[in-house]
Amino acid sequence: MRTVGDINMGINKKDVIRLLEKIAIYMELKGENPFKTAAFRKAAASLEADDRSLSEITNFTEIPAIGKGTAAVIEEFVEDGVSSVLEQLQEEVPKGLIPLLQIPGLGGKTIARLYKELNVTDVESLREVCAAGKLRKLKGFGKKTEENIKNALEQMGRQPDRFPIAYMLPFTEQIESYLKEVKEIKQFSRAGSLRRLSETIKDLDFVIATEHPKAVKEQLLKLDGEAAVSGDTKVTLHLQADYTISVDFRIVKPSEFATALHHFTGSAEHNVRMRQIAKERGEKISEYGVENTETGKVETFQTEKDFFKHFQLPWIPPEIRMNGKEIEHFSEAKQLIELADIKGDLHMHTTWSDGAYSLEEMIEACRKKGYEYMAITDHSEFLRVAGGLTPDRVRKQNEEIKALNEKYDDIFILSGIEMDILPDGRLDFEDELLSELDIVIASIHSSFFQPKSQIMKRLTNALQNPHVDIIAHPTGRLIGRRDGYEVDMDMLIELAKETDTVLELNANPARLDLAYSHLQKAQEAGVKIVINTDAHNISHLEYMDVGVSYAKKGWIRPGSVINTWKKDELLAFLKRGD
DNA sequence: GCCGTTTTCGGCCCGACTGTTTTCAGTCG
Repeated sequence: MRTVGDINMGINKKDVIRLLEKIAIYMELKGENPFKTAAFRKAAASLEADDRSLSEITNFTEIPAIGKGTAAVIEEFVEDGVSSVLEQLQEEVPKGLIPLLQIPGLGGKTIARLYKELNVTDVESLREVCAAGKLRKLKGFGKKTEENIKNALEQMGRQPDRFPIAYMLPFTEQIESYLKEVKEIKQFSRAGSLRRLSETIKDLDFVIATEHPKAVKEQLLKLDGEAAVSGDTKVTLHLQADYTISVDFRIVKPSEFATALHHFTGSAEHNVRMRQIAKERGEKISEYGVENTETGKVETFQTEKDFFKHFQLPWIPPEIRMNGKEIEHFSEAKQLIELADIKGDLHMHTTWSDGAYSLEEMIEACRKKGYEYMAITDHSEFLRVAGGLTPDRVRKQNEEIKALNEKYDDIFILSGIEMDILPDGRLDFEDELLSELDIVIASIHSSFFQPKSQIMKRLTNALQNPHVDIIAHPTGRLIGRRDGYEVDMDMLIELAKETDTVLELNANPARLDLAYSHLQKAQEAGVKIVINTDAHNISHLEYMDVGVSYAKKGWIRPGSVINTWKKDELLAFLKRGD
């Protein structure tokens, strides 16, 4: 039986985007004109940036970067489910060449030559050609190139392409503490996807300002690791950990620091857009400054803010420098949340369940951070592996917290719970117990592989309970490790709005859950957000920084986030259902 | 392949580094 669903099932927007990207990859491998290749990539990005669904778009050529040619490709694909352009390319280019693009130093042009001249069709045949020493005989190739490719082939498959940000942050901090000790360094900063706080990161980028580049370079080479690149302005190190971590240092003059930082922060699309804007004004942006193309005079800036100001733009936070559209859309009026806006942390654990520090130690740590309030939210009974609290224990902890509130007059401690949503949808505690607490977080820690309908039934039960204030880590994802359970995000957001339930941004860098696009949707729908560290350890309280930074990616404003509110406002809100 | 109120042809962001070359192509971010 054919249903409406079947008819629409065919091709969706994601499929089209993937098709265009695939065409670009094949063209690249064919050694096609790079601008033509880029045109397909641009078209894919532009389609993705368009808010409409495929069926809502009537004329593809209205979308920037999509012209007659690409529109015809899309239309054929949507109507027939196939693309003759892609099919043609696939006939000409062996599929096995695609993974070769992963090898550093190999681009489309080179791969095309390897195919034509040595009949390399996949990883295996490239390996053979290398082993036979045929590669070095090719014009423009040499022993070194062959060696590099051999090494890369050995690495392949062993090492992931990108690493979760949580994996990279400890390395970052180590490097930063080293850089702080190098006295010739005047100023340094994270750059690249690290500074933009991407969820996964390929390599670590730093920009360094100094008057003594040679001395700095020497110091950098003393860091553990092998130097892969070592030029006057750039040092690349390969740190050996579980994997090889690549770290780029860009060394510039202090006067060039602001423009270099902007340049190396990216994203690539953001930079392209900025340079186009400069060009329209008769200027040229490079990492060294802004050049007036007529006079040749190069202007540098004290800060990134001054750089943006030069183009009559507000300082755009690195976290939102993405597809270039932020340049048009961001204004200072849309002020995004800052760490200083945060007045408390509303999700943390103690030794009562699976935390590493006592109640009082966590309180002391939060006082040190200058918080106005905090919530203790240990696990509930169901989560036995985490030492979940029985109702009796909850009441006992509640009493203890009340007593501690007498002791401290500079911080208010909310008595709470992180209550499990059980696999069958029931909640772990009765309403009566919940009503005794200041704050109730509900979350899923079990049966991740249930169908979407059951997951949504569980979430719905939690959202509709008047005592539940927050849904923690709403999708359960762990970046780079698991996708999380199946959530109908539109439904979740709608329910959160209806029931005035808060959705959490879990600031643990391994989670960052909700994802920024969902945060953005939630905020647009008027749903309240909370940024919590879910600390199981005092040091985890520092994740607030990461959480706030990540929230910016969703263009989150302070007013949307309940833990920026004053204590009385917050308490009044939490009492709404009780 | 896309784009255009300086352009319908000739650009398309810009520069560093490597490995191979004796002046530069390809790759990378």
